[in-house]
Amino acid sequence: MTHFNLEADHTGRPLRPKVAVDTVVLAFTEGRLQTYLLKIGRGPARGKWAFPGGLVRAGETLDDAARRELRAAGVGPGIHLEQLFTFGDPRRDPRAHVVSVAYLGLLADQGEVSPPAGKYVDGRWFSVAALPTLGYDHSLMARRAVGRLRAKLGYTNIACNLLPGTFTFSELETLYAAVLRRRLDRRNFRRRILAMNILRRTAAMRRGAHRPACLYRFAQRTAQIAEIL
Amino acid sequence: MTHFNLEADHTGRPLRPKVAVDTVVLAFTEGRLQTYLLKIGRGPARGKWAFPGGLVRAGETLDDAARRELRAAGVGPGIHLEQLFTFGDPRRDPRAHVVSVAYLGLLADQGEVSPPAGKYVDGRWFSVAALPTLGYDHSLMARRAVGRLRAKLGYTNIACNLLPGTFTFSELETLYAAVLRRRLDRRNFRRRILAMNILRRTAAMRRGAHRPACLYRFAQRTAQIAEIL
DNA sequence: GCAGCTTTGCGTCATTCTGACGCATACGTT
DNA sequence: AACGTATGCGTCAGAATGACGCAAAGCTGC
Repeated sequence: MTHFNLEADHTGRPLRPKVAVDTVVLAFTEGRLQTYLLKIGRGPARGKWAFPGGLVRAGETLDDAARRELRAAGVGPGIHLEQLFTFGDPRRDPRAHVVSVAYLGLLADQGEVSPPAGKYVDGRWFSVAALPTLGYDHSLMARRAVGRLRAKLGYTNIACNLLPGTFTFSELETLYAAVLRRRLDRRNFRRRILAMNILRRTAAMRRGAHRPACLYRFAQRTAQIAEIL
Repeated sequence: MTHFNLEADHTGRPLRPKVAVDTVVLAFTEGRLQTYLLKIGRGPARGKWAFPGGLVRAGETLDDAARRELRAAGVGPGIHLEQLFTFGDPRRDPRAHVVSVAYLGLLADQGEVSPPAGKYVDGRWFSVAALPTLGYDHSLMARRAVGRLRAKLGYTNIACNLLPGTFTFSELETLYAAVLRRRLDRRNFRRRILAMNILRRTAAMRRGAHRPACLYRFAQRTAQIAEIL
């Protein structure tokens, strides 16, 4: 077993593990799945990028802690949060044993993010296809977040958290294709999604360079499992 | 917001949340899904039943902590563990703010469990269909554990962790029917499972009161996703 | 030994789902 | 007015699914 530093209390006894939360914030813009990262200003991972997060306070819910840290990082309150996985390797942070509860955060509107306050040097969006070097074990978190999103696209209405109130079928298809990393047949995709019965057609149309497209909205914005089981 | 007690350090400042693990141990015996519970001997939940678990130590992995607590509860090392969900409501334990990482534990052989040591008064198997009153938020854990198992039966080889090395199709079907809580057509079930290609037929047969049945084993005992996606 | 019962394991058939693709429509553009 | 492109509907063959028939193989009772 490798040696690693652990904080100790005043009697020299190692401290119990601490609890933190970290949120993988995802949004869909410019046809790509993107994630919001903060540049770490201090500590051993200084200069690397990391997801917004921090220690959980006494008496605080995990969800509340995640939202508090997101607010501090400039991420708006409209984000959809869902627990992802808990990372507990004592060596994941060389300074101390920190157990981190990772969250998946989905943002419908990238505009909800403002420059970060206090402890962060810089905040930027990156395409998940080309992430910079991440601090701690955050690349594991990123992988798991995208995997979870990919899996849930197939049988839930989770995509509603990445799209504005109304959208065209093309936009929805672009989102699915980007996350699933494969081309989709326009006609079959439409049929499959309609069969899930999670969309409602609105009267409005989107006008652009070509034939206008019907605008749709999700029947429910709350979590919903499509059809069977 | 309700008031609740929190431990404090010698300066009166509330302590950071502690980290614990709890494992929902499931096994399939006598045609029913059963879970192993321990009677709580002390504290506010005294007399109620709870899943084996306890605080994570400094420098210890979450998985290691879960296995250590299981060993203390008399559960054998052959158990399959997988992380389930992390419960962080500060009021889930009235004594202190304890964040608990819940695990799903699957046992192929109920015989691997021996009477618990030390801090536990009693240990017993219960049918998940008729659980006693559980302490803390452990009924939430139980529900989530069964839900996870149910979902993963459909697209993974997770059932291998609840069955002995070889088994008949009837035994497998009984397991599926019990967990999914619905009757299955014998012939269609066989076809569907065979299509998943997660089983291998052995030369041996099981002889009983009627026509002998072919014995099967899982192609892999490690986690495996069946076919597509 | 043999009829009868139960479990096992294979096969059929109609329906539904899926993947691949044709094509008319409705815009803006030239 | 002709053209190009995105949109939205439909078709068709093959795969997957649900319902169910039935013979084979053993044990049990007579």
